[in-house]
Amino acid sequence: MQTGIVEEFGTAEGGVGTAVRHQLRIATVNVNGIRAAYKRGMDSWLADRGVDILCLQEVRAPDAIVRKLLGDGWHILHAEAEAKGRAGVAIASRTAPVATRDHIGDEYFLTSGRWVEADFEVPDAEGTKTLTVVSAYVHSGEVDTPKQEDKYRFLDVMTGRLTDLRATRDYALVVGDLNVGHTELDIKNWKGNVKRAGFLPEERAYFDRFFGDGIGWKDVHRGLAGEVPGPYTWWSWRGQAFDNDSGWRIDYHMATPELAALAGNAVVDRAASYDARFSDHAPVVVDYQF
Amino acid sequence: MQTGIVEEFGTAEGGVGTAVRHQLRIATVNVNGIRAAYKRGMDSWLADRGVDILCLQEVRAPDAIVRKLLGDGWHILHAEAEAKGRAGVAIASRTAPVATRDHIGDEYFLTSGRWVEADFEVPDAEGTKTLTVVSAYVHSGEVDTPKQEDKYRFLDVMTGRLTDLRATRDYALVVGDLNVGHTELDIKNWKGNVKRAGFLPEERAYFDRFFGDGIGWKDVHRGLAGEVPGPYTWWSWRGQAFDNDSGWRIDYHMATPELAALAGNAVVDRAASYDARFSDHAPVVVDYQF
DNA sequence: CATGGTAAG
DNA sequence: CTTATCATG
Repeated sequence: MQTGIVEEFGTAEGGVGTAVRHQLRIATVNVNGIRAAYKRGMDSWLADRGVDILCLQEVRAPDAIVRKLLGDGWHILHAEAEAKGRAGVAIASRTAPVATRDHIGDEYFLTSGRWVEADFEVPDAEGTKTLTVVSAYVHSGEVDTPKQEDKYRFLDVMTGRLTDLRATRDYALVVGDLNVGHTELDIKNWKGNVKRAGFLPEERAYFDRFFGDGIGWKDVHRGLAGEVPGPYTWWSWRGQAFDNDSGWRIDYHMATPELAALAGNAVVDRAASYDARFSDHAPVVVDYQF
Repeated sequence: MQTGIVEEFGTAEGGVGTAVRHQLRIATVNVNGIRAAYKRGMDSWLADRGVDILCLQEVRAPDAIVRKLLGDGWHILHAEAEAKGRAGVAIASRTAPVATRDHIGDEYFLTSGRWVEADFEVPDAEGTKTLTVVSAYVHSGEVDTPKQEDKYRFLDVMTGRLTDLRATRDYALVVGDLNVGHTELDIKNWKGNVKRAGFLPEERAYFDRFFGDGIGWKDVHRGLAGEVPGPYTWWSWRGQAFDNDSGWRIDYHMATPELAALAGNAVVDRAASYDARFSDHAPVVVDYQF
């Protein structure tokens, strides 16, 4: 939590008072192995960036190693996958969450290391409110394999959870590597990928529903950036994909409309200013002003 | 084959003639993965060293890759292990062998990638003779595991082959990573290793027999260096073993007495003069003058 | 083209 | 501590 920004506001009584406004800087990043990311300089990125809530995907390390690498000063919620060295999501926050949950759905995704939720108290005009933050890692998928079945199964469960969260909270945020590009603006070479996992019509239809009137979530970065290509958040390690910015926008901030209205300063940290690219994904950082 | 060295000698007829003496420089090196070794500068070592017959162990790469890395100008005999990325021995020679064999024993070691033989023609007072060169890779072993059983089984088969070679050839040479230190001179910290694979009494007894009167082979480097500690040929990657020269002499040139008599200039290329250590083993290079 | 776990050394 | 393979991304 950053030092509050003091500003004047009109009170309900019609007088003039002073209130502390709180800004939360929330970052999501698929680190593709937190050990490798730290070797490549993730620590200096994190030290510079002033993040309040850090959501990680593909942690791919035991809990003890994650705590050692992040160091003191973080409350860490970490859902490891049962399979060692695979998946794993976490939420590291500078203030303690008031409640946490570590999976969605039934037994099938119980130990998949793909979903964690943390509830935080945030200030509100009426006092305080609950902000639920989710770090999510949707399956990569692969056409005509069981991996794609698992991906749809997870997206189904996720649909249910998004519906529930939307119905029960004003402030909820689902961030992470969702492994689907929603529109043609979200993939550099979309025509070449219409038959590939990550841009299949059936996958994109889920996101139409997530962001449609029925479920009613908002794509925060798209809302702030406007209808322009990108900004991409993942580039293959192969060839010159990164240098050519031949990427995919598959890492999202999905917010309830009430929360999306508080968002600003959305940035993909494409590592130009840092020593090195520390993952094949770049962090997506957004400030929320309460 | 290096350019012959011209020297005078007395002929059988009592006259004085001129003959070309041939020197063969034979090197053995456990490369611990030829791809990794080339990344670390094995190519410049090889280009500098003037080797005529290069015997490799732990090649750990498919045949096509070995041929590409060594480049043109070599006749390559390569026994891959059935298990990909494991073991693998080779003999690369500047002149073509006249016969080759790629295993010893029965089916059990047929595809283990641990033994190759190549026959070369070398000049002799009487005309030409056959020189058999073997590149051997004995199991590392591990006490109280099936690996140690395999090691003894291989040493048994090797005993038989050494006996046969000794009986049928004047010139035979077995080089390679034999994974046993013969005497207390062959391991820096021998006292700490008497119960460890590589210096077990039962293993050392095989080498007593190999180099004893019965089978009658000669330890070429020990013969030339004398009864002094080392020179070691392998150092653990861990800690400062290499810098402290805390090593093992487990890479040998084993020659028939007739061949050992022609040996000189035995050197362990401990990489001081090269850019880097390209394996955990150093090459052992010996010149044989026919 | 990279990750980590694994077996092997 | 390093090797290569493997499944995964």
